[in-house]
This record gives sequence, C-alpha cells and structure tokens, in this order.
Amino acid sequence: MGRGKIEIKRIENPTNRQVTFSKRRAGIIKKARELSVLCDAQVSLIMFSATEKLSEYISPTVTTKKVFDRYQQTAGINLWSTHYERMQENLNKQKEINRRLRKEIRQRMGEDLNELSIDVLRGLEQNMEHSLNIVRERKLKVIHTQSGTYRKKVANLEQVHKNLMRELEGRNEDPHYVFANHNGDGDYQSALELANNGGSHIFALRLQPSQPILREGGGYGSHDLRLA
Amino acid sequence: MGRGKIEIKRIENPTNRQVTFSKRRAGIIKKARELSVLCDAQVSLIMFSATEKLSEYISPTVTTKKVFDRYQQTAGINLWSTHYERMQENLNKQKEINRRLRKEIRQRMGEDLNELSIDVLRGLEQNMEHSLNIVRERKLKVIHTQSGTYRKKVANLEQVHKNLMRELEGRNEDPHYVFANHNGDGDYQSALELANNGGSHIFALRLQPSQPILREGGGYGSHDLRLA
DNA sequence: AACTATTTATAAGA
DNA sequence: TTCTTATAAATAGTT
Repeated sequence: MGRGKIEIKRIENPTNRQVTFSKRRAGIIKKARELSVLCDAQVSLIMFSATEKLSEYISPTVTTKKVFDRYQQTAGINLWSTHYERMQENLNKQKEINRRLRKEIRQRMGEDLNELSIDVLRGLEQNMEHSLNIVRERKLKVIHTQSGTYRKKVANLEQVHKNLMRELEGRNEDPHYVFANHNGDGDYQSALELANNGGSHIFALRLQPSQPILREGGGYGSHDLRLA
Repeated sequence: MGRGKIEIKRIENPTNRQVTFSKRRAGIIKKARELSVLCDAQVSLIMFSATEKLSEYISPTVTTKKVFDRYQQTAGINLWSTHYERMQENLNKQKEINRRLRKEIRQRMGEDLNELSIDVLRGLEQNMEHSLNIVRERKLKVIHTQSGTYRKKVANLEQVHKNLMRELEGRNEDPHYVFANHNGDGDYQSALELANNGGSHIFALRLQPSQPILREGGGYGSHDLRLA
C-alpha cells in the first residue's frame, strides 16, 4: 500500500528502515487501539526497534503486568518460573535448615531429647562437657584480663587523683577544681566479685546486641526456638 | 476500509464483534510480522478477546520471556517485583537467621567466644551447665530403661534356649535345629558397659538420620557451621 | 468462508 | 521528521 509494492524482507538501508519503522509503528498501534475498542479486547503490544528503542501499546482497561500475569496463567506454564521456582525451593531449603538448627539448639539446651538414642545422647553429653570446659576457660581468661585492666585503671585514677591533690595544694583558691569527678566512666568492682555472683543470670542474659531479630527476649535460654 | 466507514467504538452485536475480532486479529498479526521482518524489530503482541481467548505474536528472533525481561529492564523498574522482591527479602531474612543460629551453636560448642562479654559468657556457662545436667539425667534414664529391656530380652532368650534344649533332648535326630541362631537381631551388651565407654565418641557421633542435609558429616561437633 | 466496494495504510518523493 | 499522494492492503457489509 504505497506508491509501489514492497517485498516483506529486511530493509537494508538503515534510514529507510528507521522511517518505515516509525510509520508502521504508528499504524500498528492504531490497529491495536481500534481492536481494543471495537472488539472489547485486551491488547499488549511491545516493540523494540533495531535501535533498541521501546514502543508500547496497552489497552486502557488493563496494565502490562496484568496481561503478563494472565498470559502465563493462560499459556499454562512457566516463563520466569525458572527463577521463581528456584527461589521458592531455596527458601524452603533455608527454612528446613533453620528448623534443624533450632532443633539442635533446643537439644543443646536439654529439650527434645526423647527421640535421641543412647549413643547420640552420650555423644551430646561429652561434646557439651568439652564445650563447657572451653567456655569456662574463656570466662576465666576474660576475668583475668578484665581484672588487670581494672587494676591499671585504678592505678591511673589514683595517679590522676594524686596529681590533682598536688595541684590543689599549690593553688586552692579555685573550688571548681576540687570536686572534679574522678570516676565518671566506670565504677571499679573487684574482679573476683565479677567472677561469680550467683545463679541469677540463667535465662535472663542478653546476647550481644548484633542478634536482636532472632528472639525478642534475646539470650541464651530464651525458649521460643520452636517457632519458625 | 470496507463497504462503509465505521466509528471506532465498541461493537455491540456480539457476533459482529467476534467476526471483526477475528478479521482484525489476523490483520494486526500480519502487521506485526511485517514490522518484525522489514525493520528488524522485536515485537510481542498479546491479545485477549472479549471471550477470554488468547492470541499471540512474537518475533521469531526472541521469546516472550526475553521481551518481558527486557521490557521491565527498559521500562524502568518493577512489575511483578512486588512478589519477587518480597521473596528475595524473605530469603535474605532466613539466611540471616540461619547465620545467627549457626553462630549460637558454634558458641555453644566453644567457638567464636572472643566477642562475648563477661556477663554473656557467665550466662552461657551457667545455661550450659544446666542443660548438661538435663542431658545427663536423660541419658541415665535411657540407660536404665534400656538395661531393663535387655534384661527382659536375655531372660526371654534364655527361655527360648531352654525350650529348644528340651525339644532337642526329645528328638536329637535333626542336626539342622541345633545351630539355630538365638541372637540374630542384636548382640547383648551390659548396660553398664553401654553407659560410658571412653571419650572416643566426641566429634564422631551421628545425629538421628532425619538430619542429613545440615552437614555431611552429621553429628554434634562437626565444624562446618561457618558455611552458609 | 468468500466476495468486493470502500476505506485505510503506507512507499516514495518532496 | 512531516506532508503529500499514488497505490497497495485491509476490511465492513454482504452472500
């Protein structure tokens, strides 16, 4: 339909091709709109030109997403389900792992032991003994270190105090300096007192703050591990 | 283009509408194909008739999925990303939770203790002591039960043996019966011997078989908890 | 599904 | 790109 008939094959002249694309694009979009209106149809038309330009028509009664959804529903099967299903699978796998990890923790907390055989129970017991020893050693080491730190801190504070007193003797005309706070950032406590202050901590200790999501009560001994 | 000009508005006569749809659908698909070939364009045309029937044209150089992917890439952002992103978020959340669960298990196994404060360490120690006691009690209870079961089993086997011997005395002409296996399904072991047979089980025990995915070596003490 | 009078689309040229 | 126009193509109404 033009001054001459043309063969339907790729137009080699790029300018010509681009011009024809523009003209025919307008034409087909008009056709799409007419089809949409005349026949009450839902039409999605997407075109990428050879120059990568995107053109689109979508019936006013729908959205492109709706057409896509309906398309894959109607056309039956997948499309991007590869991606999607693999993700779903992955999610389920993670949840299963999650379930097992929680179970292991529960068992390490003395719950859900009924199903364990005698061999597994013995192994768990020995592993826990071994682990408990490591934790104990670590605790003692930290206490020792902390004790040393406090000793140094105290020595330092005493030194500061002495210096202040000496300074005060030199010029005690300014009372502002006399009541300067020496221990503002940390009360000294005996390291031994720190070491063992009774069983009141069981089930009431906070984990490090980087673990707030896991359980709201956050601590070794919180018992909501059964929740997924 | 026809015997008469028509107004572009919904055709009310259903038969007419359906006929027009068929005719124009053929036309627009032809146009799409021509555009595709002439201009080297990638075209996706999807139509749902008023009667829910799906019609489609897709350029031979692409797939519908590719056009969709490219469309959402080019047209900017989401589309079904709601679904998709929520899933991705969920997956990441699960992974994070799993990471934390693994960390807690590692800490209950005496690893990764460096970052724990003295308070948390003390809490962990006390919780582990408490849990260990529960596990011990459970173990002893199982041993006791098993011991009773074995005793009964032995008594039963002895009874069977006696009966056989008695029978043998009656008719010892058939040597086939003499060597019948009395303990085919389980060697008897002293329950006390079961209770504590050295530390050889640490790091070598299998968990119940329902947990094979978690770690290949499967057991309390396997050390691949760092892996995601 | 075919026919065909007409309308519409568009190729080529400006 | 846009307009023009001769001509090809699409199709509305009819059979």
